[in-house]
Amino acid sequence: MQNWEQVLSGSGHRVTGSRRAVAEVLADAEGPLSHQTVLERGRALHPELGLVTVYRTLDLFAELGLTRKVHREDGCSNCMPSSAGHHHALLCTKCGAAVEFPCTDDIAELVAKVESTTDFEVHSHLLQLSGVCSECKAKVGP
Amino acid sequence: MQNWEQVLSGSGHRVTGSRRAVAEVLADAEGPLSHQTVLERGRALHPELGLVTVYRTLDLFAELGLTRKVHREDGCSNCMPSSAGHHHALLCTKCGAAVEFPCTDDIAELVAKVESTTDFEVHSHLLQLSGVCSECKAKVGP
DNA sequence: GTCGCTGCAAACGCTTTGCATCCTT
DNA sequence: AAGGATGCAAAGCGTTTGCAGCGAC
Repeated sequence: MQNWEQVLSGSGHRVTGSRRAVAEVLADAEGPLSHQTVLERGRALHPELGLVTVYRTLDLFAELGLTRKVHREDGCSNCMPSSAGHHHALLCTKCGAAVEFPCTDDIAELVAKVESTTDFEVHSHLLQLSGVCSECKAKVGP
Repeated sequence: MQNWEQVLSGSGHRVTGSRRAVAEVLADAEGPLSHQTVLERGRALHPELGLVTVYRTLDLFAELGLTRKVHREDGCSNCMPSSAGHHHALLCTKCGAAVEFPCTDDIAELVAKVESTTDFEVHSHLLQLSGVCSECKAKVGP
């Protein structure tokens, strides 16, 4: 996410104030952000930012692999910055925090089993875990 | 899905023509269905069926565990009938077919690893596989 | 100077709500 | 008879599109 400017210009797109604002908001995000939240935070950095541009910029970033889309109960189209490699998201249901974890061999094993059982050829998988983070676990105590 | 009438009346709800139509459409579904598709097919069985009722009925069925919600690229709120036990969905990207497969120990292992790595307490997981089913694989060949 | 990018406003589509009526219980 | 269920119409939201002006290259 720190080399987004190179990714953008390298793929023939322009580096603008709006995109810089969105990129910074995402870089500082502690979890998945809705378009509306990106807009509100982005306006602190670039007051003339519009919601339409947030949609277009987030689409573009996702297309370039700079962000990852996250599904939540309350909506399908939240975004979080993505790091290299194949990762999955783990969300805290209490505070909304999200972390990534790398894809493990366990998934590969499961996919192999399912392929032999169903005769499908599996191309991709969507995995998300939900739970309570360490901080929220502590808060619940006596 | 065949005992939906008992589940409904057992939980204090009524068995009506609209709900029967929706239930039959779901029972015959070869894959995940959108609300609109449920409406169209349901009207063949119960012509006065309305879209609003489809929404309410699908919500109710999901609440009672009779159906499972499925996430797809083109939308978040499709439904398919659900069977007993913890299952996940496998979707064919060519023909839209969907099958279920049971949750395996591989997931439990992965969850254990992630919990020790992140210090989260994982409560639930969302897993969906996408690929090509055996029939569509055959079609592609020479 | 060119052409992509932006923001506003309007259009759009999906989902929910209000309400009078119907029908299961 | 009572109250949940239904369907229509309208409201409500989030998302996309059209267009004229602006700004990166």
